[in-house]
Amino acid sequence: MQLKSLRLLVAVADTGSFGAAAKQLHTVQSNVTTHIKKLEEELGVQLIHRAGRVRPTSAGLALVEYAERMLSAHDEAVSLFKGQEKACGRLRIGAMETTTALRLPPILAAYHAAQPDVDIQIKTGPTAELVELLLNGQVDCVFVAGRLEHGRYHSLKAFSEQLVLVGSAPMTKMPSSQALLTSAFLAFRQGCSYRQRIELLLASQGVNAGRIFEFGSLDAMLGCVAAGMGYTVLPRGTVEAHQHRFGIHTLALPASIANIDTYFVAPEPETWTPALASFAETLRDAVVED
Amino acid sequence: MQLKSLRLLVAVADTGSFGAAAKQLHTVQSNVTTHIKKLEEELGVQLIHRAGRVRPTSAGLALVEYAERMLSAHDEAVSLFKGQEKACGRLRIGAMETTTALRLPPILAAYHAAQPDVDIQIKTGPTAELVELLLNGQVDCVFVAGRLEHGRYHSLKAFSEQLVLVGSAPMTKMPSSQALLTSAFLAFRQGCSYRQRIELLLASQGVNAGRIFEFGSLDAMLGCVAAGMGYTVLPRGTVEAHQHRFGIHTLALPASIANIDTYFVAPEPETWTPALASFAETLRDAVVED
DNA sequence: TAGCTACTATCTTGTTTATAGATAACCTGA
DNA sequence: TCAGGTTATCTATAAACAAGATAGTAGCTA
Repeated sequence: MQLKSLRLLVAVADTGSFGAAAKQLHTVQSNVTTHIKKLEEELGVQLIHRAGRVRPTSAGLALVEYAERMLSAHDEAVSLFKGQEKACGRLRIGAMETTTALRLPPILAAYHAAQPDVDIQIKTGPTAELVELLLNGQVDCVFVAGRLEHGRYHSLKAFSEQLVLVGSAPMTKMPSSQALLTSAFLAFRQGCSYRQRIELLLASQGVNAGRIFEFGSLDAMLGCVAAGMGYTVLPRGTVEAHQHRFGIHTLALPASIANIDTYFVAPEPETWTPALASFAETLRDAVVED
Repeated sequence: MQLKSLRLLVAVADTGSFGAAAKQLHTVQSNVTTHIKKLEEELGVQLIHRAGRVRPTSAGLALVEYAERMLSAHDEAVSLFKGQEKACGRLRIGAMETTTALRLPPILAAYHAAQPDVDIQIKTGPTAELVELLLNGQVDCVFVAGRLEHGRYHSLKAFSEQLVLVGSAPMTKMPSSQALLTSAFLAFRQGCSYRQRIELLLASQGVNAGRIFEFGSLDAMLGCVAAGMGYTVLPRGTVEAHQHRFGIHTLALPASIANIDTYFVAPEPETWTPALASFAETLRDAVVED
């Protein structure tokens, strides 16, 4: 059973004539006859009344209903890839908490305005988990800290972040080793790339692997920092966006520790759906503007 | 885009290998490559990651979802016709009020027991309307009074009815012409074949076209007869089934007027769905038993 | 009933497409 | 670097397809 034959069947049922169906689908009448006949042989049932008015038999009518389901699914699938200008379908994005909170909203807004027919799904997690999701094909693209060196993946520098030390009291210089040792450090759960920077920072101050508490959400973490529970390290922009809600203070860090780039990573562009290609374009535009 | 290609795509996504997909669908690996490649060219997108593990790209995954919808619709459609023993789908039956009330219930019960997966739809109406429905393909088969002479239709004598005169008082002989003239006759709406018999009966008594009231339902009609509103003509079996609920009485009519056959009429058997073929068989069995 | 019209079925031709097998190229892991 | 497994390419044969020409059929009208 071929989709072509089903489309002819539907056309015959619609137009009530083999010739009209042929014209509608840009072929000739003899081919319509052949296709319908083949369908009938395949199913062992007469599908079209020929004598008198040409119209579907009950069997034909039943098949037409299924044919319409199949053809509409087919057309929708084709429009996924060949839709002119308007992408549709689904876009699954993986991103870090901090990126989701600070950087993504304006980009998603612009994208949704451009492609209202795309369903957007966001999964948040630390870099290592996101890379795993991408490799398993559970998301279409990710925003992670650092370029993914694995070949056959496309990386684009999306955002440059500057990490700052965050604490509950105003700071003018780096806390002493003693202060760092007695305070806790708050970080995202295992796999977060910022957490490596915390450990780097501690090492640079001659303090090794202090107490590190793991958190799942940004708000909880900042709330605990504000309450004096300890320090954390976050992008400056993220902290500034939340500073009015929490009593927190920041201190710049040395460039070697502070500078960290967020990359947009996805498989090769040849594998992109129009929805993803359009998103990459929106992202590129947004990045250039900065 | 061919269903065959989509089935191969799904198999590749499932098995994670071109060779395994080929084996699963009884073909060779080179054909799988060709089909997938053709799909990719058609849509302008890479659907399968080949390097390393073979797995669908995001575009491939999206297409697989649509492919599964199309294939399940296809398989369901095929099972409509090729389902072994178990018919499925829908059966639309047209029948007269009296047939529906008296004759159909046991047959439908037997049929439903044999084919539980078939949705049964009943439309009731007078013979002329039912024939119209059948000719328009709005029902799959009908029970009507009289054989349909139109060629290319299959008629089977289903039930023999004996019409009786129904009134509110006991009758031992035909009411006088005078009595008939002053009483009303109650019948189904235009198109009912029993109504022709009423007119035939009146003519045989030298009374032409008396007052005839039209009714839409059997209950309403019998209720009005019981209330003394007038006479009607109905199959003996139908009246007997309702006699305990209404105070009504019957009188046999001459054979030329009384005997009327109900036929099962459907298009030619070659056009039947398995659901309809199975119903015809159930009906034949039930008729033979009588 | 004959003749006209509009329709579908069949046949034929050249072209395209599908299939299976053989072989080459490739990637991965040891 | 090699072995094992996997995909891509090529080829010959077979099958399927599309279009046109023609024959057959039903329904209508005079």
